[in-house]
Amino acid sequence: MGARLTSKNAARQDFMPLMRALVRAYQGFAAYAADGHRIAGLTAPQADVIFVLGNTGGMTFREIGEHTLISKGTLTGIVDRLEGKRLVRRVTSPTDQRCTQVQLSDSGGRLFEQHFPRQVDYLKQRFDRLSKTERAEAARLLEKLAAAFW
Amino acid sequence: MGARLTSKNAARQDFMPLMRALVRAYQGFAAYAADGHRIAGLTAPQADVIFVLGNTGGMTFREIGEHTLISKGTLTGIVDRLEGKRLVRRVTSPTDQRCTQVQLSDSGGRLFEQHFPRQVDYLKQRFDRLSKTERAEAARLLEKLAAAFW
DNA sequence: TATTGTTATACTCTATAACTATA
DNA sequence: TATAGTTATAGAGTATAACAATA
Repeated sequence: MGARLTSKNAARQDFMPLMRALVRAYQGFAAYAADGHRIAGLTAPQADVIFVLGNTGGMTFREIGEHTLISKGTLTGIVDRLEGKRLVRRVTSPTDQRCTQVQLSDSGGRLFEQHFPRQVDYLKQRFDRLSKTERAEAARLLEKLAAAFW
Repeated sequence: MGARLTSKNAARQDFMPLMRALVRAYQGFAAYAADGHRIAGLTAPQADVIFVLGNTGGMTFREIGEHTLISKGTLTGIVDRLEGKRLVRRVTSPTDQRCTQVQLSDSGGRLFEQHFPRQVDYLKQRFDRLSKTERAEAARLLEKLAAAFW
């Protein structure tokens, strides 16, 4: 009976090694990525915004929010700080005056073109510790897991 | 030449689907877990501390920091707020007066015993969308990935 | 009326470093 | 001198909700 209870509890918590591994992998990744972005003077949310704006003509707050999962109130502050660094600008949409397009400035565009490829190489070093097959399998399983939390 | 550059760039960014999947899975998990903890009035870092203290006689700040990766300055504030809610207490170590043991209070112990099993079941629902085999494989790959970021 | 973005409020966490008290 | 924890500082992000301008 003690044994049965123990084995039932073990089964109940069967997912915990995966949960712990997910947290460890993400925290390691996030800290490493943040170190890379710090060189460019960006926080992670700021880098996310610059990243989604790259190679676009600009996006509204609503669109940026959809891509980054950052809420509109928070986004106002992040864009304020990016605008303070002259990396983006706000442009009111001519067709709908309620909408504000956020666009990369010239220096924001240069940052995107120079910093992000370096960041990609920097990240690649670590992700490449997994083989191509392992990366594909991990991506597939994580997509399935992500879908479970929708 | 265009094609070669393209394929080289494609290979250079080969890890990005995995990176995106990692971020999506973690963010989904973190938001879902935070919703569960909110019912108990806990933030994620606060829940982490309660969790590591559970089933122990207490831990010093240093030990808690090692288990949670929270720095000592930050931990002071988190423990302050948990103490304000009467979930933990500080006890100076009798053998080394520099050290403070953080212990679950009675109500902290009850919260640990009542909330955490519920949280485990609540999380399990989602993680169980992956089969046992998939969970094991995902955990293995994520551990390997986590090790790459050490 | 509904939508877009801003503002206000209040809090939590973070990093960094100086500080204290003990050892 | 080294260690444990606190305090100070300054910022950044979060949630929530009320708000103004526009559609």
